[in-house]
Amino acid sequence: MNYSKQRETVLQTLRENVVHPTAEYIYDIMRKTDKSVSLATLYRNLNQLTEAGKIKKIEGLENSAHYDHNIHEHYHFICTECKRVFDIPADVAGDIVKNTEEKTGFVIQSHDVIFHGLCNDCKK
Amino acid sequence: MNYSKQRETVLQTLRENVVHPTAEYIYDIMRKTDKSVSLATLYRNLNQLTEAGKIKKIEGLENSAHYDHNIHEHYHFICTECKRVFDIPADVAGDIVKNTEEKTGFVIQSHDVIFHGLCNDCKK
DNA sequence: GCCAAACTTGACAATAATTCTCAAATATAA
DNA sequence: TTATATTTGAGAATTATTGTCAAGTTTGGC
Repeated sequence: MNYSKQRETVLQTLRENVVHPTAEYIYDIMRKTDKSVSLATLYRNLNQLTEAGKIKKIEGLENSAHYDHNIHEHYHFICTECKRVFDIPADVAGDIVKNTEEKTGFVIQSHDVIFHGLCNDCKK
Repeated sequence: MNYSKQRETVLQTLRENVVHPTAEYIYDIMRKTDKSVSLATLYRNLNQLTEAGKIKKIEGLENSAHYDHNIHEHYHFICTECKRVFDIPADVAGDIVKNTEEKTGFVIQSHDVIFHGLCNDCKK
């Protein structure tokens, strides 16, 4: 993977935005400083960075994928009211991988947990 | 929700197919007995049945959604090799909901767990 | 520094999954 | 058995994402 200014910007945009943005959101931000960046370039870079394990793609939320600069094991919570995405520490799930491997015999390469519900701001 | 023959067929097709089919798969089966059923009707009914809690939509697998007639709490495992979707009992995750609610204060309405890895046939 | 090979880009066409629109058909309740 | 509400089929429309390709950029060896 060669260096590219655009890819650097994608990664930095993700790191600077605590939210878990969609491609569209990142695109809007990138266009502010680079009027000519292309959507294809963005998607290409998001895929490459995901492939390289530098970022994580979060699927299963609404229609479009979200991206996460935090690649440590953790889960996600999406508020059904305000649609914000929150991080959930992985230890809430106990020995989920070990338990599942023992019960099934399958080899687990990765797993994702997504919660839906009301965040503290919206539950009132 | 009024009665409709097509919706009945959607539900029955899902129940008779132990796999976790996509809309496309269900569509192919329905076309065998009803040459004139429309894709829009299928998607409408899948959404209505999901809304009504009679089936469950599984997102986050490949590009298209899968549907599940089993609405009891359970998780899914997708084999990265053969792409089949397996059911995983919910007890592998311990008190995941209680733990998460206690740790965050959020109200959890639902949660999904998706594993990726190799099934017993493919791990050899 | 200069060059060739490999990689990346922007523009935009193409695709895939799903949703929308609307007139015609069907179901329901009185 | 009729009026009202719901559902359908057909196909156009939409949305997110990927593919194509010529032009621009990066890199490692000289």
